[in-house]
Formats: sequence, C-alpha cells, structure tokens
Amino acid sequence: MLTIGKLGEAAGVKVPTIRYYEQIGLLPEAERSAGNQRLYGRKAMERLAFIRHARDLGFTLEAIRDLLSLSDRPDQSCAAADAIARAQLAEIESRLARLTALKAELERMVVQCAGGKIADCRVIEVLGDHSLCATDHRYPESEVPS
Amino acid sequence: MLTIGKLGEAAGVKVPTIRYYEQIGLLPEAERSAGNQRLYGRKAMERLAFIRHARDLGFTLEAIRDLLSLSDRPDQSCAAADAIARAQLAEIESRLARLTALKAELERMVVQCAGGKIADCRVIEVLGDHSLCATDHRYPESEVPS
DNA sequence: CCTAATGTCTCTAGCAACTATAGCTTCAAG
DNA sequence: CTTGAAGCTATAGTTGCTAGAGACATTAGG
Repeated sequence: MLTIGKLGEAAGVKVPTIRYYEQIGLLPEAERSAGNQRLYGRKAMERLAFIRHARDLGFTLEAIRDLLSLSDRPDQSCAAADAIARAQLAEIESRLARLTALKAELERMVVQCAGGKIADCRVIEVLGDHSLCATDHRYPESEVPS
Repeated sequence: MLTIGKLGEAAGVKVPTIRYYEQIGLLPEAERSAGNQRLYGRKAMERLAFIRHARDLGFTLEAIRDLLSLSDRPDQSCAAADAIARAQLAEIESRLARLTALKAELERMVVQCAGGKIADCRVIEVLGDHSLCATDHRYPESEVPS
C-alpha cells in the first residue's frame, strides 16, 4: 500500500490533485491508516493512471467520469465510449484548425514587425484593426460607431 | 455614443464581459448617461476590438494589458510588442505540436474500437494502460505498486 | 528514546476568464 | 402610461487545479 505522496510520485500527479479527485468523486474514498492517512493499492493506482492519461489527451473531468463509469460495466456495448472519444477527437481537430490559422496570422504579424517604433508596429496595428486580418470578423462596417 | 448592449453586439463581446474588462482595468471607466448607464464612443470601441482580437489570437489578458500600455506610447520601440507576439507564437506552436500528437493517438483509439463490448474496447484499454500509447509516460514499471 | 524533519491531515482561499443569478432602475415603444 | 427589454450592482458559480495555515503522523538520525 502506498501513501498519497508515493502514489502521486508514481503516477505523476500532485498530491493535492489526488485529494481533489477524491473530493469530486473521481476516485473512491481511500482506505486510511491507523493515523488517518490515505492508503492506496493497485486498483486506485490504475484508476489514477487512467484519469491522468485521459487528462493528458484533453478529456474533461466530466468525460472521464463517464468513461470510468463505462469501464465499470465491461459487459455493455462500447458505443458510448467510442462516442466520447470521437467527440474528443472532433474537439481536438477543431482546436487544431483554429490554432493553425492563429499561427499563420501571428507569423505574419511578427515577420512584418520591422523593429521600429510602436506607431509603425504591425503587431499593434493588426491587433487593433480587424480588417487587416484574415480571420472571421463579426461586425459589419456599418455598425462601427462614430 | 453606444450603450453597452450595442457595443457588445458590434464588437462581438458579451455585455458582462465588457463590464468585467472595465472592472479589471482593461477598459477605462465608461462615461455615464443621466440614468447611470454606460456610454461608449469610438475609442472605447477600438480598444475593445483590440482586446477581442488579441483574445481570439490566444493572448492572455495580462499580455493584452502589456500590449495596450505599449500602444499608448507610440514613440517607443516596438521590440516589446514584438517579443510578446513571438512568445505567443511559440506558445501556440507548442500547443499545436501537442495537439497533433494527441489527435494521432485518439485516432488510433477510435479506429481500433471494433464496436464490441466495453471489456474489449480499445478506448478504455488504451486510456488505462500507459504502455499501450506512444506518448511520454512518467513512471518506470518498477514503481507500480502491488 | 528523543528530537527534528518531513509528510499528511483538513479547511479555506486563490488563479484565469469569464458566466449566471437576483433584485433593482431606466429607457423606448405602443 | 404602461409594459417589456435592457441596464445597474453585487455576489456566487464555473473548470481544474494550486497554495496557504495550523495541527497531527511518521521516519531517520543521534
């Protein structure tokens, strides 16, 4: 049995985070030693590793909660797990597309900064004027106030 | 002069967000009408557009605060603005790389889910076992508890 | 065996960047 | 003149932790 510190070290999760996961019900309440310290066995370790891995993949704690409750019922269809993973994949693909566009715009900004004065700085200028950039702008010219 | 609702609509920023920006000092305190309602002119609109655009590009409010104070001193060198933008670019590049790796792993997981039972589900399995994935795993086998 | 240094305990508050709610007042349209 | 939308303030909630305070537990060294 491991104390919370050892578990955290082993799983690459900080101690307060483990206590937090217990608090919100992602981890079951741990056994306690005579001196009231939490003790963890292999099952807790595996559950924590599952959580950490899913977090690394960008799943929200809510999604992880769902996945964990699915994995507790191994005889059910895995369609739900598949759906959660697919949703996560779609989410990541959309973030990826967005970030790629942002990167392009930032690169343009940075390249165009000639190292002069603020008044001529493309970074400031581009940020201040939607029409200078390629990304969606949400208000028509007509609505710009006087 | 625009009321807060019109300004928000025009700039694509929600009303409580505008009040929040004022509260934390990103926007100056707005003029008020006789009935104590906020009124905004073109300068406020431009400042808000600047903030929204920078937020869209992923800059933190802190970075935006810095950029705004730079843009208030147009005679200074733009090296600082350039540095902020470059840092943001580096940050985005790193997130991009990470997301690309995650996407690959999620795709593998999803493809391998044969549509059977949870017990055989690759999604659950891969999440539960670090050794089945390609990403960094932070604890050596020797530290896995009994 | 005692002490000092860690480690753990609970509880509370804080972080970013908003979002939502409650209970008002003010404004614009009919 | 009334009604409904939009505004006001103030407070609390969100997600996923992280940091502190002050008290108890455990362990390593002398």
